[in-house]
Amino acid sequence: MPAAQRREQLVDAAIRVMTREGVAQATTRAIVAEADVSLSVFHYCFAAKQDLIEAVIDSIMEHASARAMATIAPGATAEEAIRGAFQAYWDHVIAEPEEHLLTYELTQYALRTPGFDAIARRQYGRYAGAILTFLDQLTTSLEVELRTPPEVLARYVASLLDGLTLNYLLLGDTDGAQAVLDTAADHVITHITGRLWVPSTTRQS
Amino acid sequence: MPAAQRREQLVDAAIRVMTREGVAQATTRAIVAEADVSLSVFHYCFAAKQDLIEAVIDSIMEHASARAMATIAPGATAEEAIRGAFQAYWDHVIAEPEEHLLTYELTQYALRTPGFDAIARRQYGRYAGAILTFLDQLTTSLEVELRTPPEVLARYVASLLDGLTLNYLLLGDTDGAQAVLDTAADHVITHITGRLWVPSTTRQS
DNA sequence: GTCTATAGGAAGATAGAC
DNA sequence: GTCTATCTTCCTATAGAC
Repeated sequence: MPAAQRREQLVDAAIRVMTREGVAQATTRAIVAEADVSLSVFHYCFAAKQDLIEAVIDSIMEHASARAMATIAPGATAEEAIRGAFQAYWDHVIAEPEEHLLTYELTQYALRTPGFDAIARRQYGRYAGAILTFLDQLTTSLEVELRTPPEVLARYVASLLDGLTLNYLLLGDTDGAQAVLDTAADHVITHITGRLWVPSTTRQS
Repeated sequence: MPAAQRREQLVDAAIRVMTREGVAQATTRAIVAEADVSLSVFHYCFAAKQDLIEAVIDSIMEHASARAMATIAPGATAEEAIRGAFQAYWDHVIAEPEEHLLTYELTQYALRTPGFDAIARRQYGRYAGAILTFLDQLTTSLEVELRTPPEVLARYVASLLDGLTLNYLLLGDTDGAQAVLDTAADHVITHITGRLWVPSTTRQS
């Protein structure tokens, strides 16, 4: 089997182990056992374990970035577009909670590993960047304007979704989390020119 | 030296090592070196390393909970109270970023360690609980009402602050983060009866 | 490319003198 | 209570036959 294919096989196995048992438990032995190959195959494909970790982080982060961009769900109105994008992201959190938990773990692993911290920082920049792109597309295609600098709003959305995801991973409570998500969507919609919004119970036109 | 004092000394040393180099690097040897005691003292005070980790988590989480409760800063108006509490929390993030980073690390360590995950979940419940207490005190003492269920609003605030903190720890940019914080405070104020708010640039009365 | 065998080291934990 | 010395286990990584 060619080395490239082996590498992919080992990266996938590593992701499975990390998802199931955490980054700290993903030893070379656990990974090769998961991939059902011998220990020496590992070091034939990767000079050091850190090279595999790097490949895993690249894979996971690339995956996450692609998904973030893919949630750009156009809607007839700005409100529909925003709620659709929020829900698209959230559906994935509900469907694959372990994957999101692993992302947090890898972020911190990278932060604590010399030479890897830039990867984690760049990734968080990308999240905000993807949301910024979404907002830009929204404002131009629907010819609306924002009352708030798009960079601030993008960072607000990125932070809230990140925090709510972690909160949900710890506390569960799907309905409660969904209520928070809807509230946040309300807030973002507030920032679009031409709308005037009052929370929930006493909504005015 | 009595064992209780030794324990405290070792817990403090462990926190210093964890803050500086991360949880994974906080080996028993690194901790005793930091505390300047011999390795056997460690096992005289703690039956196993996990006992120390538990003491560390208790110490950090207790500290965090106390701080969360302490940020209940009363103000003449609901708006002042909310902005004051937000800023009190944020000032601590700016002052002690490493301590917050460590809290995230310990949360994930606990989640991945059998028997410890309940500690992490309870802690996140406490954060939301502290904010809920703050909102309750606000509504009763100032005789205002919320347009949104307080549990939802509390969880919203907890998630946003948590996400923004992590975002800031990764990306820095004090001014940008402060702008997001202010925007979030605006949102929370929106949920108080009697106020009608339109974002930033075109504020109306 | 893949295997078995092992080097070399660091981790948590213990033994027993003082 | 504290020390030095050591045990056991598990890790990453390498050597060398096939």
